[in-house]
Amino acid sequence: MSSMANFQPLYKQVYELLTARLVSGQWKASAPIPSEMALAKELGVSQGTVRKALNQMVAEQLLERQQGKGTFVAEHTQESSLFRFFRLREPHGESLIPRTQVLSSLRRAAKKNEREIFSLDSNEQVVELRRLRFLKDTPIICEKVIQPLSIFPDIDKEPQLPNSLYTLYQEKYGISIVSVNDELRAHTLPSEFAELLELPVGAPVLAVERASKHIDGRVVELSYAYCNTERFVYSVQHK
Amino acid sequence: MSSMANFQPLYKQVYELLTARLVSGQWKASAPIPSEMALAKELGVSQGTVRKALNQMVAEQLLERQQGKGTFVAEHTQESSLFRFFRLREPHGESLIPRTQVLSSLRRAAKKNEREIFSLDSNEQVVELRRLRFLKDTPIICEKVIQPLSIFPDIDKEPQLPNSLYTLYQEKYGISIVSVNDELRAHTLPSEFAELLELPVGAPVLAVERASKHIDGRVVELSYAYCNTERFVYSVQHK
DNA sequence: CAGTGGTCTAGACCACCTT
DNA sequence: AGGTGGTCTAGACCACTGC
Repeated sequence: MSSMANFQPLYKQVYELLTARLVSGQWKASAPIPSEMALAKELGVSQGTVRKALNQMVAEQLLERQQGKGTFVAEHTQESSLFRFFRLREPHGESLIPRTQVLSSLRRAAKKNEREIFSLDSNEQVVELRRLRFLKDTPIICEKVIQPLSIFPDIDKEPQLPNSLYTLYQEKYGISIVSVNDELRAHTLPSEFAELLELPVGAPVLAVERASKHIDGRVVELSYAYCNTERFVYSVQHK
Repeated sequence: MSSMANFQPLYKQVYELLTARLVSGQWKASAPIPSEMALAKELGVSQGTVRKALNQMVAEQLLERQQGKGTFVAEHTQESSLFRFFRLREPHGESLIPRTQVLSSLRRAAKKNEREIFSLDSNEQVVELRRLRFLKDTPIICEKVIQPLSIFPDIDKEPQLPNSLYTLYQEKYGISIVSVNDELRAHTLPSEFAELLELPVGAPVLAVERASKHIDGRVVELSYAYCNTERFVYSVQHK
C-alpha cells in the first residue's frame, strides 16, 4: 500500500460495509442475516473481526442477536419505536402509549432553513403535517411535522398514517430513524393551539423542536411540538 | 461447582471486581491503573477477558484509555463533568460554561419523599442548598439542591463550593455521579424566583427535577431547577 | 528501548435453538 | 445432530508513549 493515511481497522471497514447493506434494505427484518462464519468467509476476515463489527451494530441498536437463533435487523415496530424516542410519561412512572389524530396535511415550498437542514434544492417541496396526540384521552401534544417530498415521495397521499410515523418511514421508504436531537424550551401557549390542547391562551407549555436522523446521518424529518406538562413529564436519562 | 444457577461470565465478574475497586477509591485519578497484563496475571484470567471488562467500563465512562500510556480513572473534572450532564446551550450551538452563585444553605429534617428516595431513617437530616447559575452573565437557572448529611457529612461547612458539585462529591466524599434522571415540565415562574431570574412573575420557565445516582445505583442528590429558556435551550440527543 | 493499549487471528468449549 | 451466537484463551503484530 502506498500510504497509511487512509488506514481503517478491519472491523470498522466491516462495520461500514454491513451498515451499508442494512441501509440498502437487502436484509429482511423477518429473516436472520448471514451468520458470523458465513460473513467471515465471504469477507475474508476472521470470525472475531466480524463479531466485533456486529456487536458495535447491536450497541447502536441496528441489530439484535439471539443465542442459537441468529442475528436480526432491529425491528423498530409500533410499540418499541414509540417508546424509544417518545419521552412523555407520568411523573416517576412508566411510559404510556399515545393515541394520534391527524389535523391537516399540506404541500408547500421548503423554507430557507429547511432547505439548509435537509440539503434541498431551491424549488423543492415539503409536507407539513399537523397532529394532535392524546395520553389517556387527554389532548397533550400538538405537533407540526415537516417531511421533504424528495425523501418521502407522495407521503401526503397515504390513506392512513400509523400511530408511529417511524414505522411508515422504515416500511415504505426504507428510512430508519436511529437518532433524534431535541431542543426544549418553556413557552406560553399560542392562541392557535389553545383550543386543541384545552388550555387557556398563555398557559405554560413545553416546546420540543426535534430533528430526526436516518442511519446515514441525514436529517430527514423536523417536528415542532407543544406539550401540556400538567400531568405528564418529559423524561431524560443521562448515563 | 455444585450448581450453575449463579453462573456469571468471567469478564462480568472481573468488571464487578474492578468497578468495586474504582468505587472504593483505591485508584488515584492521576496515575494509571494496573495494565491489562498485570490485572490478568493477578486475577488468573487471560488478557482478553480483562480487556473486555475494561472496555465495558470505558463505554460507561468510568475509565479512559490512552494508547501507549495506560488506563485511567475518568476525570470528572470541572469542565468535562459540567458538560457531561449540563444540557443548556444556545439553540443549535455549543455548550456553555455556567457561573454559579450560592444563595443560601440550611440543614433540616428530611421530608417523607426524600427519606424514601434516599433510603434514610426517620430522623435524618439533609442540606437544602439554593444556587443561581449564570450563562454569559445572565441569570438563567435558579436551583434547589438536596443532599443527605449521612452521605455528605458536614457538606454545609465547606468554605467554598466549586462550580461543579460533582467534583466535590468525588474528591471529598468518594461519590461518583454516573447517571442522572431528569423530569422536565413547563411551569409559570413562582414569585419567589422572579426577581432572581429577572423575569416577570408568571413567565414560562422550564422546571427540571433531577435525581443523581452514584456508581452503586443509589440516588445521592436531588435538585429542582427553574430555567429561563428565552435564549438557551435544554438539548437532548437520543441514540 | 521497553511497556502500554489496539487489532487480528485461530481454535476451543459452552449454551441455546431447530430439525 | 448440527448450526447459531457467547465466552475464553493464547499468541502475533502494530501504534503510540516515555525514558
